Amino acid sequence: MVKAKGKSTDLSTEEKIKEAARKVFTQKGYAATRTRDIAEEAGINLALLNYYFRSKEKLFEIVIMEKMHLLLGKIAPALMDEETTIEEKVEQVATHYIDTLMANPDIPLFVLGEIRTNPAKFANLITTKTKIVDSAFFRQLQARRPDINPIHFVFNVLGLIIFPFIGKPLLQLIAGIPPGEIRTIMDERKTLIKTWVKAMLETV
Amino acid sequence: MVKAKGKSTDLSTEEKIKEAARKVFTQKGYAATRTRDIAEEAGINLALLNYYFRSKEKLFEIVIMEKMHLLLGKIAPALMDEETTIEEKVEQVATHYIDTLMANPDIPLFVLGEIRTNPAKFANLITTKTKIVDSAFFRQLQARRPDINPIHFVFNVLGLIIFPFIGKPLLQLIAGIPPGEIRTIMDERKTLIKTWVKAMLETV
DNA sequence: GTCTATATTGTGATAGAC
DNA sequence: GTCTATCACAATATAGAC
Repeated sequence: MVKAKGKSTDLSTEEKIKEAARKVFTQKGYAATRTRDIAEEAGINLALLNYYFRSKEKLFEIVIMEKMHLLLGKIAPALMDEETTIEEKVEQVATHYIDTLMANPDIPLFVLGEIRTNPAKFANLITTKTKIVDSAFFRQLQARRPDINPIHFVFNVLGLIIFPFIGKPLLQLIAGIPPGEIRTIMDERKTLIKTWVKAMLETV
Repeated sequence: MVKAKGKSTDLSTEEKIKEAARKVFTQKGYAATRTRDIAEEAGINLALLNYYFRSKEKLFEIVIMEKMHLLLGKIAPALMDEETTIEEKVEQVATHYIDTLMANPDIPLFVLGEIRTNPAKFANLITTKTKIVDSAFFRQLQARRPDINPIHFVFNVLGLIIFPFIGKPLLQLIAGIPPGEIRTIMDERKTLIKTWVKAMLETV
């Protein structure tokens, strides 16, 4: 059976609920979300949500795991690559994430917010993964700038990529940037970030 | 009457509740916070909270406004200053905010998260303020790099300063950085950020 | 001002008809 | 599988004694 994708209305009930849950959870967070909101957004009855997913908690776990993978899944492999240079890694990660985040702008605040609210829940999910500290990226940074802790550049690269999506609502509020302009800006950053990081690495 | 500051236990009941509210709200967000948690943290009875502040909502508004001012209050004046250079503004803002955020690391996720959950609530609070777009900082950026939208540099500077505090829990999870090292890193950034921004401005 | 007890509403989850 | 009606409990808020 072929599953429909996107906004078409002919989704299975289960998928309609999941899609609604993605929207409401990522926008409001776990605690502020009511199962009734999800049901309404999905255009179905509240009882069906429990019929398919048993509980709010179970449905949430499905959604947050999806989003965590979207936010983190591609980072590790890219940073582990021994063949690419620092600059290539940065450009690769930047373009990939900016595209992903333009399609899912709520993800960073959602994931980071839920980690803050309940860190213990996520502790075991990541400790098994390969540590960034052992990555090719880390060693390359250390070789290029032995005088600066590589963590700085990890923060810098991630900040340059992710922060605009986190700060966007605030900046729109205090700077009044039109949504159309935001889109252009995010696109421009895909190439600009690489240049900036290069400049930061070469500065004395 | 002199009001005690800090962790001393001889605070007025009202101040004890406010202090507890600051802690719990900023850590868990509005929706995930129960008034009982605040009462317990303050070491008082639940009824007293309503006696002093009438409702959870009212208490929350006091706390979020405080934190918003802490996060934003000093930015506008610094950016408006016609006398200082871009680099001076960056260093000034960076050192000020890194100090503030080291003392209140939960603020950015808290404030940005609450804005996301309920943007309408904050809309009127900021539109009256002077817009960043009209600031000296903005014009200086435009003059220095007419080829690049100044918004980019606003994102960059704020991201370099704020993102480490937002990404810290995640980075500790996936990179296992010890808390002590974090402190050193944040301190180093106070001077490094100025250098990096300068490099970004000068890159071709 | 501070407490205990309670009223009241909100919300996750289930029972049972169709 | 899907609905309506309802239960059970959690959480905010208040009443009233001290």
